[in-house]
Amino acid sequence: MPELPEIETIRRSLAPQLIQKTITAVTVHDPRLRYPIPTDLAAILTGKSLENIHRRSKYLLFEFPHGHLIIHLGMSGNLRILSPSVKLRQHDCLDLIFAQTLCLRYHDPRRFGSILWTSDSPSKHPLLTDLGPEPLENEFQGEYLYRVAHKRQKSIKTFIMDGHIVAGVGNIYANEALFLAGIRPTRLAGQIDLPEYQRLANSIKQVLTVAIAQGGTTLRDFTDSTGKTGRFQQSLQVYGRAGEKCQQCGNVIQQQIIGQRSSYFCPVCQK
DNA sequence: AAAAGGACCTGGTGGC
DNA sequence: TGCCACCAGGTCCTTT
Repeated sequence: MPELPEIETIRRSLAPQLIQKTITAVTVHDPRLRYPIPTDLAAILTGKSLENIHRRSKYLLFEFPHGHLIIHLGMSGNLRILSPSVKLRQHDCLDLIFAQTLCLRYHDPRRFGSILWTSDSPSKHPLLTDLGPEPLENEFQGEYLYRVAHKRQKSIKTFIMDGHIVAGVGNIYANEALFLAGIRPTRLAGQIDLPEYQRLANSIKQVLTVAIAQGGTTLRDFTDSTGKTGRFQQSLQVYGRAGEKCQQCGNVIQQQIIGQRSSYFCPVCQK
Protein backbone atom coordinates (compact mmCIF):
# COMPACT_ATOMS: atom_id res chain seq x y z
CA MET A 1 0.00 0.00 0.00
CA PRO A 2 2.25 2.71 1.18
CA GLU A 3 5.40 4.44 0.07
CA LEU A 4 7.38 7.12 1.88
CA PRO A 5 4.77 9.91 1.60
CA GLU A 6 1.98 7.68 2.89
CA ILE A 7 4.09 6.51 5.85
CA GLU A 8 5.07 10.07 6.63
CA THR A 9 1.39 11.09 6.45
CA ILE A 10 0.51 8.33 8.90
CA ARG A 11 3.35 9.37 11.20
CA ARG A 12 2.14 12.96 11.26
CA SER A 13 -1.43 11.93 11.98
CA LEU A 14 -0.39 9.63 14.83
CA ALA A 15 2.13 11.82 16.60
CA PRO A 16 -0.13 14.51 18.12
CA GLN A 17 -2.60 11.92 19.36
CA LEU A 18 -0.20 9.44 20.94
CA ILE A 19 3.07 11.06 22.02
CA GLN A 20 3.49 11.24 25.79
CA LYS A 21 0.64 8.77 26.31
CA THR A 22 1.11 5.56 28.27
CA ILE A 23 0.27 2.11 26.97
CA THR A 24 -2.29 0.49 29.24
CA ALA A 25 -2.98 -2.71 27.29
CA VAL A 26 -1.64 -4.69 24.33
CA THR A 27 -3.46 -7.47 22.48
CA VAL A 28 -2.03 -9.56 19.68
CA HIS A 29 -5.04 -10.87 17.74
CA ASP A 30 -3.08 -12.57 14.98
CA PRO A 31 0.72 -12.73 15.04
CA ARG A 32 1.08 -14.04 11.48
CA LEU A 33 2.91 -11.30 9.61
CA ARG A 34 6.09 -11.54 7.52
CA TYR A 35 7.82 -12.15 10.85
CA PRO A 36 5.67 -13.24 13.78
CA ILE A 37 4.65 -10.42 16.11
CA PRO A 38 6.64 -10.87 19.35
CA THR A 39 4.45 -12.81 21.77
CA ASP A 40 5.77 -10.89 24.76
CA LEU A 41 4.83 -7.46 23.38
CA ALA A 42 2.34 -6.82 26.20
CA ALA A 43 5.02 -7.43 28.80
CA ILE A 44 7.42 -5.18 26.91
CA LEU A 45 5.09 -2.22 26.37
CA THR A 46 2.48 -2.11 29.12
CA GLY A 47 3.02 0.87 31.40
CA LYS A 48 5.52 2.53 29.05
CA SER A 49 5.07 6.02 27.66
CA LEU A 50 5.50 6.75 23.95
CA GLU A 51 8.22 9.37 23.64
CA ASN A 52 8.24 10.00 19.89
CA ILE A 53 7.40 8.57 16.47
CA HIS A 54 10.09 8.61 13.79
CA ARG A 55 10.23 7.37 10.23
CA ARG A 56 13.11 5.69 8.41
CA SER A 57 12.36 4.67 4.83
CA LYS A 58 8.92 3.03 5.01
CA TYR A 59 9.38 2.00 8.64
CA LEU A 60 7.62 3.74 11.52
CA LEU A 61 9.71 3.81 14.68
CA PHE A 62 7.80 4.16 17.94
CA GLU A 63 10.27 5.36 20.55
CA PHE A 64 9.86 4.15 24.13
CA PRO A 65 12.22 4.69 27.07
CA HIS A 66 13.67 1.18 26.72
CA GLY A 67 13.60 0.59 22.96
CA HIS A 68 11.71 0.98 19.68
CA LEU A 69 8.68 -0.69 18.19
CA ILE A 70 9.35 -0.96 14.44
CA ILE A 71 6.31 -1.18 12.16
CA HIS A 72 6.31 -1.77 8.41
CA LEU A 73 2.97 -1.83 6.58
CA GLY A 74 4.01 -4.03 3.67
CA MET A 75 1.59 -3.75 0.75
CA SER A 76 -1.71 -3.68 2.58
CA GLY A 77 -1.13 -2.73 6.20
CA ASN A 78 -2.86 0.17 7.87
CA LEU A 79 -2.97 1.83 11.27
CA ARG A 80 -6.08 3.43 12.67
CA ILE A 81 -6.85 5.17 15.91
CA LEU A 82 -10.22 3.95 17.14
CA SER A 83 -12.21 3.66 20.30
CA PRO A 84 -11.24 0.41 22.04
CA SER A 85 -14.88 -0.66 21.76
CA VAL A 86 -14.85 -0.81 17.94
CA LYS A 87 -15.42 -4.41 16.85
CA LEU A 88 -12.56 -6.40 15.39
CA ARG A 89 -12.53 -7.10 11.66
CA GLN A 90 -10.86 -9.92 9.82
CA HIS A 91 -7.11 -9.26 9.47
CA ASP A 92 -6.86 -7.05 12.55
CA CYS A 93 -3.55 -8.17 14.05
CA LEU A 94 -2.68 -5.93 16.96
CA ASP A 95 -4.21 -3.40 19.37
CA LEU A 96 -2.13 -0.99 21.39
CA ILE A 97 -4.32 0.81 23.93
CA PHE A 98 -3.05 4.21 25.03
CA ALA A 99 -4.34 5.89 28.21
CA GLN A 100 -7.22 3.39 28.29
CA THR A 101 -9.08 5.43 25.67
CA LEU A 102 -7.20 5.31 22.38
CA CYS A 103 -6.78 2.10 20.42
CA LEU A 104 -4.05 2.00 17.78
CA ARG A 105 -5.12 -0.94 15.61
CA TYR A 106 -2.91 -2.64 13.00
CA HIS A 107 -4.81 -4.29 10.12
CA ASP A 108 -3.14 -6.16 7.25
CA PRO A 109 -5.00 -8.47 4.80
CA ARG A 110 -1.94 -9.63 2.87
CA ARG A 111 0.28 -9.96 5.95
CA PHE A 112 3.39 -8.64 4.23
CA GLY A 113 3.92 -6.14 7.05
CA SER A 114 6.19 -6.46 10.08
CA ILE A 115 6.00 -5.53 13.75
CA LEU A 116 9.33 -5.83 15.54
CA TRP A 117 10.84 -4.82 18.84
CA THR A 118 14.42 -3.73 19.42
CA SER A 119 16.05 -2.45 22.57
CA ASP A 120 19.06 -1.39 20.50
CA SER A 121 19.29 1.60 18.17
CA PRO A 122 16.80 0.93 15.34
CA SER A 123 19.41 1.91 12.77
CA LYS A 124 21.37 -1.18 13.86
CA HIS A 125 18.47 -3.51 13.21
CA PRO A 126 19.34 -5.92 10.37
CA LEU A 127 16.37 -4.75 8.29
CA LEU A 128 17.34 -1.09 8.60
CA THR A 129 21.10 -1.05 8.82
CA ASP A 130 21.79 -1.35 5.08
CA LEU A 131 19.16 1.13 3.90
CA GLY A 132 20.19 3.88 1.51
CA PRO A 133 19.95 7.58 2.33
CA GLU A 134 16.66 9.30 3.00
CA PRO A 135 15.74 11.02 -0.28
CA LEU A 136 14.66 14.24 1.44
CA GLU A 137 17.96 14.64 3.32
CA ASN A 138 20.78 16.75 1.93
CA GLU A 139 23.15 13.83 1.55
CA PHE A 140 20.91 12.50 -1.22
CA GLN A 141 21.97 14.27 -4.41
CA GLY A 142 22.55 13.44 -8.07
CA GLU A 143 26.27 13.04 -7.45
CA TYR A 144 25.55 10.21 -5.02
CA LEU A 145 23.29 8.36 -7.48
CA TYR A 146 25.81 8.81 -10.29
CA ARG A 147 28.58 7.39 -8.14
CA VAL A 148 26.73 4.30 -6.91
CA ALA A 149 25.24 3.58 -10.36
CA HIS A 150 28.70 3.16 -11.92
CA LYS A 151 28.56 0.18 -14.33
CA ARG A 152 25.22 -0.99 -12.96
CA GLN A 153 23.28 -2.94 -15.60
CA LYS A 154 19.79 -2.77 -14.17
CA SER A 155 17.06 -0.42 -15.28
CA ILE A 156 17.02 3.01 -13.66
CA LYS A 157 13.52 2.40 -12.39
CA THR A 158 14.45 -0.81 -10.59
CA PHE A 159 17.59 0.95 -9.34
CA ILE A 160 15.78 3.83 -7.61
CA MET A 161 13.21 1.42 -6.16
CA ASP A 162 16.02 -0.47 -4.39
CA GLY A 163 15.86 0.67 -0.77
CA HIS A 164 19.57 0.01 -0.37
CA ILE A 165 20.25 2.71 -2.98
CA VAL A 166 17.70 5.26 -1.79
CA ALA A 167 15.07 4.68 0.87
CA GLY A 168 11.33 4.88 0.47
CA VAL A 169 10.81 5.23 -3.30
CA GLY A 170 8.19 2.70 -4.41
CA ASN A 171 6.42 2.01 -7.67
CA ILE A 172 4.19 5.08 -7.86
CA TYR A 173 6.83 7.68 -7.09
CA ALA A 174 9.57 5.99 -9.13
CA ASN A 175 7.34 6.30 -12.19
CA GLU A 176 6.39 9.89 -11.39
CA ALA A 177 9.95 11.02 -10.64
CA LEU A 178 11.28 9.54 -13.89
CA PHE A 179 8.57 11.35 -15.83
CA LEU A 180 9.41 14.60 -14.10
CA ALA A 181 13.11 14.11 -14.88
CA GLY A 182 12.39 13.16 -18.51
CA ILE A 183 14.17 9.80 -18.19
CA ARG A 184 12.86 6.58 -19.72
CA PRO A 185 12.43 3.93 -16.98
CA THR A 186 14.07 1.22 -19.13
CA ARG A 187 17.43 3.02 -19.39
CA LEU A 188 20.30 1.29 -17.61
CA ALA A 189 21.42 2.94 -14.39
CA GLY A 190 25.08 2.86 -15.43
CA GLN A 191 24.37 4.74 -18.66
CA ILE A 192 22.78 7.84 -17.18
CA ASP A 193 24.98 10.92 -16.96
CA LEU A 194 25.55 13.28 -14.04
CA PRO A 195 23.22 16.08 -15.19
CA GLU A 196 20.45 13.54 -15.64
CA TYR A 197 21.05 12.16 -12.16
CA GLN A 198 20.94 15.68 -10.76
CA ARG A 199 17.57 16.15 -12.42
CA LEU A 200 16.39 12.78 -11.14
CA ALA A 201 17.43 13.39 -7.53
CA ASN A 202 15.64 16.73 -7.61
CA SER A 203 12.57 15.14 -9.18
CA ILE A 204 12.45 12.47 -6.46
CA LYS A 205 12.66 15.17 -3.80
CA GLN A 206 9.99 17.23 -5.50
CA VAL A 207 7.48 14.45 -6.07
CA LEU A 208 7.84 13.13 -2.51
CA THR A 209 7.59 16.60 -1.00
CA VAL A 210 4.44 17.47 -2.91
CA ALA A 211 2.91 14.06 -2.19
CA ILE A 212 3.50 14.52 1.54
CA ALA A 213 1.93 17.97 1.37
CA GLN A 214 -1.08 16.36 -0.33
CA GLY A 215 -1.43 13.68 2.34
CA GLY A 216 -0.18 10.85 0.12
CA THR A 217 -1.80 8.94 -2.76
CA THR A 218 -5.02 6.98 -2.30
CA LEU A 219 -5.43 4.47 -5.12
CA ARG A 220 -7.94 2.25 -3.41
CA ASP A 221 -7.68 2.13 0.34
CA PHE A 222 -4.88 4.27 1.76
CA THR A 223 -5.90 6.48 4.67
CA ASP A 224 -4.06 8.15 7.51
CA SER A 225 -4.71 7.06 11.09
CA THR A 226 -7.85 9.18 11.27
CA GLY A 227 -9.32 7.68 8.08
CA LYS A 228 -8.50 10.62 5.79
CA THR A 229 -7.63 9.76 2.18
CA GLY A 230 -4.73 11.34 0.28
CA ARG A 231 -5.03 13.81 -2.58
CA PHE A 232 -1.86 13.23 -4.61
CA GLN A 233 -3.61 10.79 -6.98
CA GLN A 234 -4.98 13.92 -8.67
CA SER A 235 -1.43 14.97 -9.49
CA LEU A 236 -0.24 11.66 -10.97
CA GLN A 237 1.20 12.26 -14.43
CA VAL A 238 1.86 8.70 -15.60
CA TYR A 239 1.19 6.08 -12.89
CA GLY A 240 -1.96 4.13 -13.76
CA ARG A 241 -2.58 6.25 -16.88
CA ALA A 242 -1.72 3.80 -19.67
CA GLY A 243 -3.57 4.75 -22.84
CA GLU A 244 -4.31 8.28 -21.66
CA LYS A 245 -2.73 11.40 -23.14
CA CYS A 246 0.42 12.87 -21.65
CA GLN A 247 -0.52 16.17 -20.08
CA GLN A 248 2.72 17.74 -21.33
CA CYS A 249 2.79 16.66 -24.99
CA GLY A 250 -0.46 14.84 -25.78
CA ASN A 251 1.13 11.54 -26.76
CA VAL A 252 -0.20 8.27 -25.35
CA ILE A 253 1.22 7.04 -22.02
CA GLN A 254 2.77 3.59 -22.38
CA GLN A 255 2.77 0.72 -19.90
CA GLN A 256 5.50 -1.88 -19.65
CA ILE A 257 6.56 -4.45 -17.06
CA ILE A 258 10.03 -3.66 -15.73
CA GLY A 259 11.50 -5.82 -12.98
CA GLN A 260 8.09 -7.49 -12.57
CA ARG A 261 6.39 -4.18 -11.74
CA SER A 262 4.03 -2.16 -13.91
CA SER A 263 5.76 0.89 -15.29
CA TYR A 264 4.35 3.91 -17.08
CA PHE A 265 6.05 6.55 -19.19
CA CYS A 266 5.58 9.07 -21.96
CA PRO A 267 7.61 7.94 -24.99
CA VAL A 268 8.09 11.55 -26.13
CA CYS A 269 8.82 13.38 -22.89
CA GLN A 270 11.07 10.64 -21.48
CA LYS A 271 14.31 9.94 -23.40
C1' DA B 1 29.05 -8.62 -6.84
C1' DA B 2 25.05 -7.97 -9.26
C1' DA B 3 20.88 -9.33 -11.75
C1' DA B 4 16.71 -12.02 -12.27
C1' DG B 5 13.07 -14.54 -10.60
C1' DG B 6 10.39 -16.65 -6.97
C1' DA B 7 8.41 -16.36 -2.63
C1' DC B 8 5.34 -14.66 0.86
C1' DC B 9 -0.41 -13.53 1.19
C1' DT B 10 -5.44 -11.96 0.39
C1' DG B 11 -8.87 -9.49 -2.11
C1' DG B 12 -10.75 -7.00 -5.97
C1' DT B 13 -11.77 -6.86 -10.83
C1' DG B 14 -12.83 -8.16 -15.38
C1' DG B 15 -13.61 -11.79 -18.82
C1' DC B 16 -16.12 -15.82 -20.19
C1' DT C 1 -24.08 -16.09 -10.58
C1' DG C 2 -19.70 -18.69 -10.71
C1' DC C 3 -15.16 -19.67 -11.77
C1' DC C 4 -10.63 -18.26 -13.14
C1' DA C 5 -6.77 -15.58 -14.35
C1' DC C 6 -4.58 -11.61 -13.34
C1' DC C 7 -3.33 -7.57 -10.76
C1' DA C 8 -1.98 -4.79 -6.54
C1' DG C 9 1.25 0.82 -3.03
C1' DG C 10 6.95 -4.27 -0.69
C1' DT C 11 11.10 -6.58 -0.03
C1' DC C 12 13.65 -10.71 1.23
C1' DC C 13 15.79 -14.98 -0.38
C1' DT C 14 17.70 -18.15 -3.77
C1' DT C 15 19.76 -19.06 -8.04
C1' DT C 16 22.55 -17.88 -11.88
